Amino acid sequence: MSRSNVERRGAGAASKPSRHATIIDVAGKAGVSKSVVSRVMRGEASVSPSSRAAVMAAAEELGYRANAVARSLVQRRTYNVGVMVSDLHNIFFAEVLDGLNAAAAERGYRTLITTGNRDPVAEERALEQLLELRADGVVLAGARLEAKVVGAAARAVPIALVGSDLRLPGVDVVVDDDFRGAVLAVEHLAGLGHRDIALIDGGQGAGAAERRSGYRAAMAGAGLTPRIRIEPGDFTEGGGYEGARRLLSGPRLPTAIFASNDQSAVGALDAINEAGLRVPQDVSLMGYDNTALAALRHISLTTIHQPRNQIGKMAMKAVLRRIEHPGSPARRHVLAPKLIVRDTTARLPSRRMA
Amino acid sequence: MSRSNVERRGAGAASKPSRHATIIDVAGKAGVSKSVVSRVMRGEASVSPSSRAAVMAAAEELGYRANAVARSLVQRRTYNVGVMVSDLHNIFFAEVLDGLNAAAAERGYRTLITTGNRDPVAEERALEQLLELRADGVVLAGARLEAKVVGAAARAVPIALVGSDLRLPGVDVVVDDDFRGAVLAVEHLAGLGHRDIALIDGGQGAGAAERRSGYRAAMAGAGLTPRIRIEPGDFTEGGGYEGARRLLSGPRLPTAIFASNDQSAVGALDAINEAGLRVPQDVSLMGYDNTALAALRHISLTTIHQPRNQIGKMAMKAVLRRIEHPGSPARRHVLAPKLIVRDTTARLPSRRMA
DNA sequence: CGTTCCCGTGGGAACGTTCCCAATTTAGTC
DNA sequence: GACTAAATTGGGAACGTTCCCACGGGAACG
Repeated sequence: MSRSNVERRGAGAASKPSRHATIIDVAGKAGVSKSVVSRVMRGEASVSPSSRAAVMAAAEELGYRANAVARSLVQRRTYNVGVMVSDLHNIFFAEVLDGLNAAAAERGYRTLITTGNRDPVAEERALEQLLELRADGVVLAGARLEAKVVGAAARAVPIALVGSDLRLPGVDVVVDDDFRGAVLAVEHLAGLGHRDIALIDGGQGAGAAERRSGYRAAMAGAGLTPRIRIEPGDFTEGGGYEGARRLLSGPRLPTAIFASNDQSAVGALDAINEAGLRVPQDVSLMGYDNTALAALRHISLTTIHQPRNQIGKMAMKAVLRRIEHPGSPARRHVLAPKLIVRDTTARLPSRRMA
Repeated sequence: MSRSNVERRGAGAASKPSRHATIIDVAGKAGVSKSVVSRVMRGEASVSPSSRAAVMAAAEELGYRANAVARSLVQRRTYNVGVMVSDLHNIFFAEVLDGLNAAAAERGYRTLITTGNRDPVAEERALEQLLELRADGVVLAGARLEAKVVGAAARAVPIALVGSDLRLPGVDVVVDDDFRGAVLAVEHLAGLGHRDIALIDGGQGAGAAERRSGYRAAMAGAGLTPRIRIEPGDFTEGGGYEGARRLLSGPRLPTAIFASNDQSAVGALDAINEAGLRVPQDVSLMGYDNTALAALRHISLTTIHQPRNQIGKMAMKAVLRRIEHPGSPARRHVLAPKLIVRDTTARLPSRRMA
């Protein structure tokens, strides 16, 4: 609720806003009624060619531009879907946004983005802004918001969650199957003959817990339970670096390292190189997320791809469905990850296979 | 009351939007007039404590949320500044956005983001969306828009440009001094004893032309005009790779390569390694932009830093100034870049100095 | 004890559209 | 030509706020 509008305008005394041309101005100039102008602007058919031409000319001349604020007020719809992105520095969300935009455009909706910079307070304000703007629906990307806040928003408007997971009525959730992704990773490494496969963990990060249990399960499935080794990490380059250093200074060297995300894999890569080992000849390395980083020729990291674009599309479709069919229930949508093999993983040399 | 079929756009038949509570609903429940509710919501002083409490309770209970659409209509201001970002995949703009957001928040404004995905048509739609939403001002970040389009927008609302350069009335421009940045780069390399300093160009990219002429000027200033060598590029990794390959297969090997941005520097790095040369022992390498990529320990690229956050702040301040003082003229703001020395540049070994 | 002033309140008129309905014109039919 | 149907057109009533003005009732004052 915005009861905090007190000192809205800062120091400067607000001055008169420049007046935009209205439908009435155009009507006057074109010599028709406002109704006709409205019809022309909305592309309705039943307008005589001559009126249409006159209106177009007048609008052009006045630089008329429809006022979406007024239109939204009477229609009680904005045809805007709000997207609150927690962190725009994270390219992951940029690709999700592509999917979101594409799916929205396809159905005649527009996307309106707002950001909270990983700060829960700012995120809540950003969400509130979207709600006050009367977005017809909202997608929360990577939100660090309390369930209470999301739940309250869901009572006003259809909500979809991407990159975080809350089970709330009126809230769709779209997630990648991180458990499955971790299984793919371990199976790939085990398939190359590796047995000492260590995990650099993602801590509290989104999806880290699922990846961890996927790792555990796959290790067990390959009969490698005793070799499970989980090193703390935090999804950052520095965390990956430290984690790998600890792994490499231990008694039994892992022959493969699975980092919970690409960022930490790159950190691990440094630690491995510094230890005088080569990737993939001495140690195989995997990341997760298939970010642009992993694709750099210079790094060329084997990783797990999340269908980011599709995640976005799915989230948007979920919201639009509920905008247009208010009764329908929210669901959980799980998408499948994919293994991307590049140059940081290789078959374990047979001499070490014993 | 059921509309036959709105069919505004898209396939789906629009259904009745869920009704949000209004100020009148709250007034009814609290037993006061709408005026009192409005005053409470706006945090005005002259309301009796008892009325205030009643209104707060009623609002809470009804889940009332101010309708910014209606408010904007009567105030004829939205306190929103639109930001059209050409490419959200580019982290550069994410940091500019931080500055933009910070400066806006400081003055009681909010930021509304829209994107065009590097597609001029989509960008124009995105800008149009902001204008129809009656944003009080607009920042265009990295826009690939025609001067005509920007000029037309500038007639409606104050505009600021970041990352592109157009001299138009009513349009502020905030740029990093790319010429100066290139000079810094060349001076750094020349200071390390390098003489064969080649440039991998940025083609049509933003700032590429300035960087190119800065390179030329600095080379001339160091008496190295005959050694000027400019290889085509396009700000991409692949372009940097190809450019470096060509440089390294030429007759006279450069001892230093200045790539027009970090992305292409990383591509060049690969080509250099593939040619069996080491950085920085055999070849020094520089990038431009100081992106996260350059900061990766694994890459640790010497580069030129643009004050991205400050660019954002400055652009927002420029727009806000003109929102609140409609008469004042738009300006050009030039910010100074900074040299960041990391591990890809080194003194030229003396034996090669001859 | 009557004025004056201020405080809290309520109501009406915007704001710029869309939507509906009624009025007017035009075209078509016999 | 008169009459009906269809195509255009215009005007009023929303939409949910804010802003302005007027009104009543104390409190303060002389």
